[in-house]
Amino acid sequence: MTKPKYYVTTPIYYVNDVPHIGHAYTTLACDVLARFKRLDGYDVTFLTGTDEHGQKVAKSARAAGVDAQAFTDQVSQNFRDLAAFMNYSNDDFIRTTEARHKTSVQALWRRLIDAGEIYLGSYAGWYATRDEAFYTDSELEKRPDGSLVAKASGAEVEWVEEPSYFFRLSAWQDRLLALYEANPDFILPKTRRNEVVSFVKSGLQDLSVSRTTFDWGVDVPGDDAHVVYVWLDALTNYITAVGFPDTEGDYARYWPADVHMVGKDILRFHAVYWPAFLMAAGLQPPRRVFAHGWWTNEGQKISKSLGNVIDPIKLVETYGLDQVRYFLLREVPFGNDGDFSHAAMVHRMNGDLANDFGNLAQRVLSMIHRNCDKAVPAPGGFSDGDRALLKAAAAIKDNMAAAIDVQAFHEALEHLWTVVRAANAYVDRQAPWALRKTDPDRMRTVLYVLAETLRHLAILAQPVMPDSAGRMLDLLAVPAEARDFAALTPAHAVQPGTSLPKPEGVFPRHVEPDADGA
RNA sequence: GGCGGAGUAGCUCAGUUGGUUAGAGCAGCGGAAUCAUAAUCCGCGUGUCGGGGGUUCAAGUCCCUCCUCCGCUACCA
Repeated sequence: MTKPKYYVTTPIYYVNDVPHIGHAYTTLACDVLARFKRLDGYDVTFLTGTDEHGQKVAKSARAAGVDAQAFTDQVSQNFRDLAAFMNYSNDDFIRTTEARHKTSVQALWRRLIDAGEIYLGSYAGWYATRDEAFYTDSELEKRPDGSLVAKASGAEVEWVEEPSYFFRLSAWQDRLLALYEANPDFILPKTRRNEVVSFVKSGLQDLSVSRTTFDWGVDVPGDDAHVVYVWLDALTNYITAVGFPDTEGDYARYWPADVHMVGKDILRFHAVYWPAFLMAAGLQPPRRVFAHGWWTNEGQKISKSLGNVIDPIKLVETYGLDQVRYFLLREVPFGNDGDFSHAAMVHRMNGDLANDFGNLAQRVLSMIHRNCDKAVPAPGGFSDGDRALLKAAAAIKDNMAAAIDVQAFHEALEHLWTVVRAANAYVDRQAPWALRKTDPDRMRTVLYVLAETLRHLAILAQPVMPDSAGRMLDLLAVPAEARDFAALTPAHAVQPGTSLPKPEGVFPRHVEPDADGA
């Protein structure tokens, strides 16, 4: 039996940016999808990478006094380092400056040319030489002296016309709407889908897909004066990574992608341009584009000028990796904007992780260690209460999977915690510490039920908190080969007599440093 | 302006195709327990479901209207 496939991507990050919480967040979501699907028996490809072409990059390289390739080699590494630091399990890391990608972009271009979807015309617009950028009417304002300037930069603009290749986007309006219609979940969340539909319904203009004002990019085949428009270049990475232009092999297996995860700022490129490019080239559009929200910092909008950019590395150093991973996906309904605050972070870390989940494991494993010869106890007959808890534990996976399939991470975690709470309540109701004296057999049964429940919880917590869940599985002496979702059956239940290591806390509490600084 | 979304307990949010006394988590109050990372468990909500009107045997859930907030309204990426 061949495994079903699952292909998930992050956007490729523009190397001109310094990695921040937004990058970490997008990739984290993909990592959890990838880990969940792998554990669930899927053949997963998880892709991330960097977008390295364009005017801004060329400019930054010049400013740094190095050539563009050397510059991108350097800054691309920052994103690779972040991925490793955050324990992301990406299978590939693509760079748009790689040969495989240039080949792919040019092949896609030729397909579009051959299909008559690209034509040579001229692009006219208000151009600011100082900013090296075109502006739309709405981005301009008139100065008292009569000059026209860009609102954002104040740079004076002039009307410029340059030759440009155009993609016949206007011809794709109906087919895009048909795509959205036929695939209601193509764009999630729903409110974003509405925005895109409304945008497309309002009419599409042909899209300029080449530039002559700079040369740091992929050359247009047969016309060196042009480089390929950065977005056409960047989006193509998703098929490059699965082998395009070879449409056999990995491409045939993995394409179309199951999810393109994006920030809401780049939804249009992914939900309008990209499927249009693909369909025009005779290729299949992706299955889903999910646009997630933004984070604020202590209620404040994040901006470079405010200096409140959140550095994911600092977060991890302060609170711990899995704690940060958990917080980002639990605190906010995925798709919504969210606020990062120290108080909320500590609240989740101490309340959910240390108190609820961590302490559950600790109290159970300590009792086993002390009262059951440091080994999984042998159960007697199960009571209704025992069966109810085991049944609840066995039901988590399907509930989580349903949530994961629509990228509802907060819900998936809520399903896990429903059972964490039920297990804590069960401990109190059964009071194994009292049974120790009155009915040791019953105590052993209760502790067995709890150990088995913990096994389910830990296995299912792995996608979000791989290290911590792994440590919990170590404490339960669950063998490495029995940690995927296929092991969530009675046949793989904890085995009585299995000796267990000395328990130690998996989720530490955050303790505020002394206010006096003492 | 146009299009779309949201307004439900102090906070963050769930509330299927309209149908028993509107729910969860957190916070708060009271109690229990003491195995555990002073963690846990139990109990406690008279919420005008944004305002008003309407349809219906029945509306948070449909229709109209008003108010407030938010998003989108294209080519820096």
